[in-house]
Amino acid sequence: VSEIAPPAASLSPTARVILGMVARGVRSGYEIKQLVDKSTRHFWAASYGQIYPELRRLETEGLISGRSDPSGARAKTVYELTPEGEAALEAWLLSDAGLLYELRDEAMLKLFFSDAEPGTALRTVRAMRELHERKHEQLQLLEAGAGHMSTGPALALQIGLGITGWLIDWCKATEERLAAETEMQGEA
Amino acid sequence: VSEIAPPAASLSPTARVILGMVARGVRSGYEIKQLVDKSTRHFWAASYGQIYPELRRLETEGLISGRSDPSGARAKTVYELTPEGEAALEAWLLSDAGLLYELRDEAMLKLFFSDAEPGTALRTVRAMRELHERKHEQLQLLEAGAGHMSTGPALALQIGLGITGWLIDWCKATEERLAAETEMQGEA
DNA sequence: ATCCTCATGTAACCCGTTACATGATTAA
DNA sequence: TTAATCATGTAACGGGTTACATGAGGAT
Repeated sequence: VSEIAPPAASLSPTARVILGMVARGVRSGYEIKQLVDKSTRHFWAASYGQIYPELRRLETEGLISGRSDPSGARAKTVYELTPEGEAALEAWLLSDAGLLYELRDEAMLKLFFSDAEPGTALRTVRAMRELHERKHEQLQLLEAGAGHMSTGPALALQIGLGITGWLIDWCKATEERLAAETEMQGEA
Repeated sequence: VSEIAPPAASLSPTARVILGMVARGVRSGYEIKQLVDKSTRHFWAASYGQIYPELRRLETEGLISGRSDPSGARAKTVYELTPEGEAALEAWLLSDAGLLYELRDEAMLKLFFSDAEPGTALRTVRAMRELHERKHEQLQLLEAGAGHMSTGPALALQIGLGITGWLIDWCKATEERLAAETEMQGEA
């Protein structure tokens, strides 16, 4: 690589996953996508439409370097961190800049407006429980599937299990309460 | 209004908040933004750049109707739901289509990769706790500030308090564990 | 006078998903 | 031979934020 792009300012959102994954030895775009879908999807997603262009950008900026590693006639490019890439990853991990946190939860929004339409609250809480039960099961599979797990992924998984677990419990309790209230009104 | 736009398919994400808010009697773009920031921000945000254009679109589609209501020379447009708008809101509330759920949590991502850099896990968990403690406090203020609260908003608030509360507890426990482990390694 | 809040709006970006296109390899 | 998986990529679109512009009204 002879052309190196500007200062690189700070890492774009997707660059953060990619650098981290490459550092862990996940080497191709395809593999990164697999791993993301399996392990970080529930709190940090990424699509091919982001991954491949970003790999290019990171190489242009000199943070990763790729080389061709075909299987027969099937092309594959594998990447590794350059020293600059390692430094950038380290800088991000050590920085105490505000941590991005974004949630968009349609179930909660429906719940918020549920007064407008009788029955909506109860139905929404049920749907919400089912959604998080599915999520919870997937995380449990992940936990069971992976034999030993390094600390980082284990911590992230714990949080996922904890949150979904809490939500499921809350939904159950709330369903009972709402169902009871509905009956009361039926009697009155 | 004489021109009504196409079928309207289904409501855009931002349209969902707007219809809900207008139904609750929140009437101008400015007011909607205020209310969103105060009450739904932590699970569903909206910016002026979305709100004003969307109000136009919804009026074009015949779901809301606005009229001018200036204070002196200061312009203001207030909206209310049309019958079609009420129907659209109701349809959304009653629909059991998959509920969108999106989370992007940089703290969890850092945690996931924290093995690469010693000390990162502990520092990240601390930062995470502080973030959710702030969030928790804001929600408590909201709870205290609002006298009576209708069911919907109360339920959403409970979830917010519950989740942040759970996360804070988890962070505290994990901080202790990680700190203990760090000391152990210092001794070994 | 000055500053904050009320009030509306837009243009330039950023980020991201979806859907598609392409083709090799492997398993049924 | 057919389908699934491996592997890379892009174009079109959707949705959203930020920053800016504008100006009236009320409070200090």
